[in-house]
Amino acid sequence: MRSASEDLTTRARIRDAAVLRFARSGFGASLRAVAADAGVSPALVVHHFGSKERLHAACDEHVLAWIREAKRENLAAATSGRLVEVLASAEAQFAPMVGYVLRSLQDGGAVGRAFVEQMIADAEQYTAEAVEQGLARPSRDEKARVRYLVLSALGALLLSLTLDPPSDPQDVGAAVRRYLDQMALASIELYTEGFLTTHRMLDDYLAYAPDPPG
Amino acid sequence: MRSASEDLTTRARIRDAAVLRFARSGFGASLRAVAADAGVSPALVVHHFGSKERLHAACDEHVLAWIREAKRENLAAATSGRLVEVLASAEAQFAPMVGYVLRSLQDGGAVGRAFVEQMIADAEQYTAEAVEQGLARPSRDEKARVRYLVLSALGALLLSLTLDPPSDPQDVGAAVRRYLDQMALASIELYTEGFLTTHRMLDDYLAYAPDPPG
DNA sequence: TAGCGTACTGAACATGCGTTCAGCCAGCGA
DNA sequence: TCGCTGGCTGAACGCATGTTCAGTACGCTA
Repeated sequence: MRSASEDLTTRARIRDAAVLRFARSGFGASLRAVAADAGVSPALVVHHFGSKERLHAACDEHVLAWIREAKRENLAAATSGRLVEVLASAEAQFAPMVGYVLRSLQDGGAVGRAFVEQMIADAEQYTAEAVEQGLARPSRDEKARVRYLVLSALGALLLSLTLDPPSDPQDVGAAVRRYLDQMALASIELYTEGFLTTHRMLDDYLAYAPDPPG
Repeated sequence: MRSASEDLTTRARIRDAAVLRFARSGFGASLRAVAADAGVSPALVVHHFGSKERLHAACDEHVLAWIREAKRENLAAATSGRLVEVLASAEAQFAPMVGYVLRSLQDGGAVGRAFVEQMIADAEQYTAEAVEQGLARPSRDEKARVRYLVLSALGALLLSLTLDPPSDPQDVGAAVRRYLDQMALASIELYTEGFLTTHRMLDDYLAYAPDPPG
């Protein structure tokens, strides 16, 4: 799984070109553009994949497989926040994958949905362990908290990159790392010290809506 | 400014129809769809606006003007988190506006960018006041924290709605309110109690990267 | 009433898209 | 050498899009 080298099936070369093109230009990119990137006629890509929709599905599947692989290799470091960091600092060849995932998050595609569900499932486990070890505070609704934390982290990253995209869509990795640098202090501060000084808002909410873990 | 009633300029009717259509279907919606919604020929919309791009710009301008108006009317309640709440709970006629803003955030349009910049600017003021009054903890880098908080709140909302869109794109308002209900406890908990139990990660970061407000 | 400008339309045009299809050409077994 | 299979292409089709244009209908001013 090391390199996207040149001695691949034509089908695989087209698929890789499509992942790259979709990552750079979004899923509105034309079949003709993908074909040109792969050095191939438009007719050939539908010969191999049947339709643009099925090409998209094949890319989704490929990227999901890659994610599963990458996560297995990085199980140790992959806490909720650090997984993104690992992805971002991966070799440059993996940047297209990160870009692809972000695009899929942006338009609600299958990869995006599966990606956050996986992240949430993992994060549930990590935070449960952290709570057991006394590193994290327990929550009144663990599942809701994990979901909130993951959606916040991912959503903030996605929104930041959307509003202020990297001039060269090539290195999403660099942009992600820059974002993490900017946000590190604020997020760590919030996670260790909180934001408010009093418990009043929390108490008010608990009095108003008594049964969280419904 | 009360109602989108029927006795408006045709130009205004087309503009309103376009805002609605763009909010529901995204900016990829066709001129013909907008024209049909407005009960008008496609040729007339370009007669009034010149091109689709200029129609988009006119919608942006209109929505931005509405935002400024709405904020002036709700200055008191408009803290970072509560502004979204105010927007969401506004009259049903305002839901298209909310949907439009979300669409613009989703594709990095001018309205989206302006919207978060306004929110950040306002939040800076509110949190400064809150810190002065002893309600919020001071931060080692106030501007970065505000930016992080706003991007997190907005990004989580946007991501949630993107991955799990309301079946009827009509009521974005209801979906936003549902989201806020789900996330309220977790966010208040995090804001008042934090997540970690020790200061170690924060101390480590401060030792590693000493000069935050650069 | 005549003239004129403005709102408005139907039909058409150019373009780019996804997709189809007849056929080319290299490789290979008989 | 023949014939055939499969990767591959160029040209075309049908369609939807944004945009143009000639022309119609209506309301105003003279």
